[in-house]
Amino acid sequence: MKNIELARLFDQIGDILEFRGELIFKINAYRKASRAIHELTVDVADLWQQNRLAEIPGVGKGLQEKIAEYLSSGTIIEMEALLQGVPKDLFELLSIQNFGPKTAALAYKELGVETIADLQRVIGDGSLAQLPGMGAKKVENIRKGVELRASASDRISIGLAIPVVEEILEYLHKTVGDKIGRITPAGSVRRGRETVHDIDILVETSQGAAVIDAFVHMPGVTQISGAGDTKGSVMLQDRVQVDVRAVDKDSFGAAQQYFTGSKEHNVHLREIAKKMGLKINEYGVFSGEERRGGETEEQVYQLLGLQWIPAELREDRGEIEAAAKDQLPQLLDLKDIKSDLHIHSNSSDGQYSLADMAEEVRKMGYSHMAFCDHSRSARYANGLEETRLLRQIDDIRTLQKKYDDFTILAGCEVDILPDGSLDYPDSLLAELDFVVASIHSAFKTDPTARTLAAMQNKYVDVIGHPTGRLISRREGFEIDINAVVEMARKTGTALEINSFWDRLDLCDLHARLAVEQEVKISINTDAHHPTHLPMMRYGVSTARRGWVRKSDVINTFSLEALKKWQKRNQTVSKRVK
DNA sequence: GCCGTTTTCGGCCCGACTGTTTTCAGTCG
Repeated sequence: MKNIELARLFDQIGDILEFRGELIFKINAYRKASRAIHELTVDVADLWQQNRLAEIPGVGKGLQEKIAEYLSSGTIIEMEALLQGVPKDLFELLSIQNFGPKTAALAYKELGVETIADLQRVIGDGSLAQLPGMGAKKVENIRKGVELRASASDRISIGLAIPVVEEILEYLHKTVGDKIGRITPAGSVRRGRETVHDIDILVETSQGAAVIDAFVHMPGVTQISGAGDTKGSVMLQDRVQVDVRAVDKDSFGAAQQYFTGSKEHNVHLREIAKKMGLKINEYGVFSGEERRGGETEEQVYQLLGLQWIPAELREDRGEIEAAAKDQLPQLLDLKDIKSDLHIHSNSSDGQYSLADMAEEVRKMGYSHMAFCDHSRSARYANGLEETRLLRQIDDIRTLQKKYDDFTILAGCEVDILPDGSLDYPDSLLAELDFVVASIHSAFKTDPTARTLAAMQNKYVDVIGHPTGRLISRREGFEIDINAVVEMARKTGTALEINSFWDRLDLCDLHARLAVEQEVKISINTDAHHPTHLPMMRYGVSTARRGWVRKSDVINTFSLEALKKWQKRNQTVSKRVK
């Protein structure tokens, strides 16, 4: 798929045009198209061949031609010309905080700054500060930007951010709890994105200065970059930037809406407001000078003629159009989850025994669960040989006798082998209550065909972490997600959203693709330790971002409904010949 | 460069903050 390459190329063209001082609207057109292409779940080359490029939002005649040129020749001639007369490392330079396109152009023209090393030189020798419009403080901020780029990673995972958020909320309640009303995370944390750039927290208070003062002095703060009456900005543990904003009661809803974003969602909302003769900002909704509302988010959306939109949907992916028609989906909620169907014990590579882990899962309030330890070929994970698996089934049956309000399914996470066969024979799979099939090896060996083959086995209920990606470490394997979804639909196999924060696999867009094709989703933690069990929330927020409803998710089923749903128990087999 | 329930031309979101300036440009979210 050339989608990512093409999206990056359009982003780069945007950067070059911005550096050259082109009209911002033209630049935004490239960036908007870049984002749309990045989010496509189909191959842009297929769209091109089917003459359907115009269906991509924000892609008009001009960009269609550029896409076609790139796909047919591997390059865009105009890009080569554009690159003449810009710094060698333009894209790296523009990624530096406080060093924008105007400053970059000035430094390039006057001082020949082409690389980050050049920039460090002109900061050091004082020549940058001599340029018109520059001064000591600006240069110092740029210097900090260069430093930051070298140290901090760009985004951190939601699974690392959420504990930090909770710590901050707890601290604020403890220290200034008497001064604050509503308090909520905003930004990408609230939207449940898989990674976040910084953490935004909104506090309702009439004593902003005191709240901000308490915040910037919280333990763990390694740098204070701003502390006023309405906003405090710090670096925590040299790792993540946190902004706290203090807001009046009357504008809390407007601020919550504004700071939750996304940027694209907000831009779209304000376009609508403008057409209605209204104006929205972080203080409220206005008709001329008259303030029409802003105390709650519901008000803000209502004044624009829209249903309130759940934060996870706010990416300008059609949610505003749906809200206008009262057609938003009834999203899955964490409290709808009745089971966790992919749990490991110390029989394979988990850390708790069957009995102890089952007890911990039961404490989550679920009605049932499935142990799915690794199969025999997963040597690195102490995968179970057939005899050990049979013994484990017996152990689970015995353990079940302890409970009459909680059911423990005997399952496995069976490896999909390089040749596409499963790691256990059907006769053994038939002994199990539940089967997750996953790829753990030979990622480059035709993962699509192997996954399609696995789904055609009637004992396979779920495909585990279907793309194999690890957010912080590796791209998923090259898998044709459309083909996988299609076969899942045909065979009645569920696709997993693995809730482990470094996986979140399927991702939000793939999950949406699946439920649009009426494919069922299974959301599981893949827990190897009790502390992993609460990660269910990340899987649920990923599902919500994918427009997934309660009825789409087999973990919301009662045990009876789950059994009825399983392929093996269906009178009319959906199995593909 | 895109796009149309005022438009095929003329729009294209809004504000805070900072630092450099004496009224504003650049950057950011």
